[in-house]
Amino acid sequence: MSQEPVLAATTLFIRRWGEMGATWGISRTMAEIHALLYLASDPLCTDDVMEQLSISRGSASMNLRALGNWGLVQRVHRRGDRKEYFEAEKDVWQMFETILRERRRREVLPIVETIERCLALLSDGKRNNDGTKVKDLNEQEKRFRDILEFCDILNTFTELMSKVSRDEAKPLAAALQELVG
Amino acid sequence: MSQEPVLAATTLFIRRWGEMGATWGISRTMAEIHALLYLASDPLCTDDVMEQLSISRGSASMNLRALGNWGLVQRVHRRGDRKEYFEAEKDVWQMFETILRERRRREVLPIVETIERCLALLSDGKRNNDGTKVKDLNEQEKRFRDILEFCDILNTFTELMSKVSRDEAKPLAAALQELVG
DNA sequence: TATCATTTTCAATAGTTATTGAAAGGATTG
DNA sequence: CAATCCTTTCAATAACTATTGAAAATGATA
Repeated sequence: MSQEPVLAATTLFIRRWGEMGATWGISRTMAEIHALLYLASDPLCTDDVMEQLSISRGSASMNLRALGNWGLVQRVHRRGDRKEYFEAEKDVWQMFETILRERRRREVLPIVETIERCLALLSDGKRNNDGTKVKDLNEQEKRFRDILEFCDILNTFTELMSKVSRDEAKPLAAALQELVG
Repeated sequence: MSQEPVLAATTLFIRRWGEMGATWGISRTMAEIHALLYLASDPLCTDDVMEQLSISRGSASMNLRALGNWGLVQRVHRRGDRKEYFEAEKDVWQMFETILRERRRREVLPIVETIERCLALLSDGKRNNDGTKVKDLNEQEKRFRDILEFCDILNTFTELMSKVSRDEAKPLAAALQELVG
């Protein structure tokens, strides 16, 4: 270990990143592969991944593909080599922007769409209403609109993140903290 | 349905919120209970929850407790009633702050701690190094520090969110969008 | 203290998701 | 075009997570 601190640190980080991935919607193995590629100095091939994480070929293949779909890992071809190599996005700011954007698409937009349908239902209900339940309708409408409003703010922040590069982000964060803290 | 738009909308929202919860680390049932309580005009008791979501007593009990641990649901006692009632946080801004804070505690802090251990390993490695691998050590150190830096910015934003109330947030978001967009 | 209402626990089970490994599919080479 | 090298697929299975329901614990009431 003391001869191989890079290896020791790599192992430690991969394990923890995998555990954390599991608490997101990402499977442990997928997160481990991501960590491995993030730390690797050079692109790795499927066999490297299989060997270093002790996983099957099938699992490596499927998880590498999923990471590609997330936009977190890219395929790399090497001249004179049939193998495909894989390389992770190394810019952390870019990486988190990708994750945020993807999660918004998968997790926020469906909610927004559903709430809009709910609001339409309530609005129908108001139109042909006997009059006894207007208060209920309005109360519930407010609860839906509150979530919608929050989703809007989330979107603004995601946009903001896309537009601010990492170098700008640190001073911006500091400035904001100053402003409100 | 057309007589009960509130019910129809409730059902729709609960289902979707549950599905989304599943893509977070939250179980579908836990998210459904949360949605049910969020939309309810008054606190509900365990039997209400069981009945409305068709789940067992055990499941209701355990998930209500978990929601309590998250700080998203509170127990309410009613005078002259032995039953316990449950009420969800209704302020969406507060609700998301709670979620964000809890997720940071569970998902960001362990990473920070691990990276600090990794950096310590690398620093040991540098001290008694033969000299051949300094470049590797430095490269990897940068990758760890990049993540750490991002975690810091995340923390700043969480803090920011705590300090900004919902009413302030909308104009702030608008201002930021103006500024950068 | 006994009784009754309610909540919690937990072992068994059901349900879900991840992984494997072998076979099929593609692509490149000689 | 056959051989080789590599990737993908997918049915079987392993691993994990959630749910149930009945029994135990809690705690209020009389």
